[in-house]
Amino acid sequence: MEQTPARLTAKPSWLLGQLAVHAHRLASDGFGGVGARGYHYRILAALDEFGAASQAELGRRSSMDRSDVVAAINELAQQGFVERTPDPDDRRRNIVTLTNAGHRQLRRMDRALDKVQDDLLGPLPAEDRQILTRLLTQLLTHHQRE
Amino acid sequence: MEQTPARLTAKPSWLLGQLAVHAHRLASDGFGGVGARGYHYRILAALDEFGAASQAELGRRSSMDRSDVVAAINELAQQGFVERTPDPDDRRRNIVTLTNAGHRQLRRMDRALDKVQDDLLGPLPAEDRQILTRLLTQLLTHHQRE
DNA sequence: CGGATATCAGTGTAACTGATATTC
DNA sequence: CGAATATCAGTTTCACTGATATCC
Repeated sequence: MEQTPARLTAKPSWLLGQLAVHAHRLASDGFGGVGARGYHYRILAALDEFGAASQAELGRRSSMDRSDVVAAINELAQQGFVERTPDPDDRRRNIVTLTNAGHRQLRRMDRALDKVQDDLLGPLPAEDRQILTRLLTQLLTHHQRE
Repeated sequence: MEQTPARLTAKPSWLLGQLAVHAHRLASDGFGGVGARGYHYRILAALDEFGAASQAELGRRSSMDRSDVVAAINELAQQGFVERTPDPDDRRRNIVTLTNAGHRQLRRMDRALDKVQDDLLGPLPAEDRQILTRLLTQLLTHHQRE
């Protein structure tokens, strides 16, 4: 059962990378249709899922660098999708909140992303989709606890 | 069995992306140790697996853009890992060949990448690794045939 | 002519680094 | 003081686009 050690195309890290490229391309197309990109989605989704937070906390929730959070929130605030107000209890912090317009934008991006899931997992039967999602989740939680 | 539609962390495309980031970080560290990066590995691996080829053909084999192939081969040639000679039968083409030094470099990068596989798939039992590899391969071949 | 090849210049995104000022 | 926060400026890698010259 030992196969020849085929170079590129048999390595999970290669497969993951190439598939991520596909997913990213699909998502970029979808997000681009509503004038946004991945970082914007991550911020909006983290706000919706866990509530208003400081920028540092948002970075931790969405696995983003502090400096990229600043830039993304600049853009989102300019479009009126989030609001940045100083925290009265800790003047180092800004409290970032999701606006109604931001919530609508998130719903648009969610629809785009749902289409990505379908396109990406299209060839797999529902059972395999669950297995794949379970394995990926397992791996990710393991690597994030390090 | 229908779960609540958790936003970010339950979407396969998000999982894929985040895991790819981990894999990329691990690989970059390994490759950086031998003064190289992903594009260099792809070129060297494609040459080793399928033999000498034109730059356009190399791009198709390694899923790289024509212009990125040019840059990567410039760097590899300067380090003496590949040789670029004009094709006498078709003067549009350059034939790119792997040198002995290039083969040694590839072996170094392969060892680094094998370590990445172990780190990445560490928490999974062998059986699950095979399932994951199979599912990812299935998805990728489907999406590359489009 | 159309089509393929190699090259160059430039763009955009994601991820990251280092420095700085402010506040706890 | 150390630690956390927000911000700014810059880099690297990967993926991609458009233009150009050359050759089949």
